[in-house]
Amino acid sequence: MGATYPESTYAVLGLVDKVPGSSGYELAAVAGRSFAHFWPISQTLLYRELERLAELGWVAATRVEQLRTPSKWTYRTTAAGQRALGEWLAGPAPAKSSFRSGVLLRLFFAYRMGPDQVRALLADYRRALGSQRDELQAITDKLDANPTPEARAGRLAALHGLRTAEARLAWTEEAEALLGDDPL
Amino acid sequence: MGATYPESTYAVLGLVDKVPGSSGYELAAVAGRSFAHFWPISQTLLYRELERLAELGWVAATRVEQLRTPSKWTYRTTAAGQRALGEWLAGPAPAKSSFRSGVLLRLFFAYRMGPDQVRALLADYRRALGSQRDELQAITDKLDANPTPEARAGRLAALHGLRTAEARLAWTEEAEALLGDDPL
DNA sequence: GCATCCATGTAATCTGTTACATGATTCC
DNA sequence: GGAATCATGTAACAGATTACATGGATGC
Repeated sequence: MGATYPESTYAVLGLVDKVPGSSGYELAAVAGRSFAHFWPISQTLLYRELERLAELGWVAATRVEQLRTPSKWTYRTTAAGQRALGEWLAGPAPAKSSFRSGVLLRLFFAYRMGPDQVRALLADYRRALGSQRDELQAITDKLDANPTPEARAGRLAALHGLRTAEARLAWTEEAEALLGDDPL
Repeated sequence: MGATYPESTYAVLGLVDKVPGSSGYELAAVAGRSFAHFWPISQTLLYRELERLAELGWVAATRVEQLRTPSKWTYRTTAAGQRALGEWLAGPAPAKSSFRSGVLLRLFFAYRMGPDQVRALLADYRRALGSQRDELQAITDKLDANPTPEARAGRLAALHGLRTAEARLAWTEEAEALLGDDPL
């Protein structure tokens, strides 16, 4: 059996496959705009995974000299890399999705806060959710125009985030209604 | 200014405050049923945080001998601990909630899967969401009966998860409708 | 002159996990 | 006899992050 790698390895592999011929720097930008919403990775990690993928022979690196910007490495998936990606996709998805929210954690202990504090917490959360929704709405709209399979897959994922944000925004109103002006 | 500790430290501190006089083992069980939904921690980590809290003087540990079960340590928050908890709650919540989903990550690369594979992925996800919803519904219902501030705070947090799960379930149907029988 | 973009990395550290060890007791 | 519950931990390490370093080019 081959060794098993973290999911982030495949995240980067898939990204190289989706946006071939990009540099690490460009991939980091794309990752930040796309799957960061459900699989955030830091720039450092992305570079480390690219190194690993190159060592595995799953991606091929090509040096590109540029005139007015620094030279860069660009990457494409190899045949072996595409095979590895396919096997990973065919394998079982770890149903475990992890979610950690500082807001909810504090809300769980809200009986130790004043009513005004709780409302401030909810208001901040609503603001954050609002801009998240707007961002995802923009992404969905943009991908709407693009009929490629790649774009349609991305759009589905964005829609998931959009629906989640919408539901949570509705929840903030529900929560405020339940709270009224009283302490918990 | 004092050192700063991970959020999990305060999660455990708050839990001791909410369920005073409990053992580590009992706290782990409560954590698993309650805030694990938005702040999962392993048993090992919980024990480590209890140790830290005791060293900080934020909780007091008392040994309790038992007849038919092993002796245990029980914990309660000290005055200093309650102060620390209050300060943490008054401080800003890191709007950053982290979400990582293996399902979404795969879906993002779904253009490399067959239509049947995508549908299987969605079906698995829906099943997981369904039992998550049922679990959260049960928690909400149970806390409904309890009029204490502690229970009301917990119920709000559970409701957040419930609404999220419901929205995502609806999304799976939306996604299936969008897919139809065609590949992406 | 200063910030920002491009581009790649190193070093140090943290947070958290899994797997395992121990041992009495109770339930089937 | 075997599994589950109560109860607390150790050891090993994986996965990821933050902060920092470097340096040319471009835009204001």
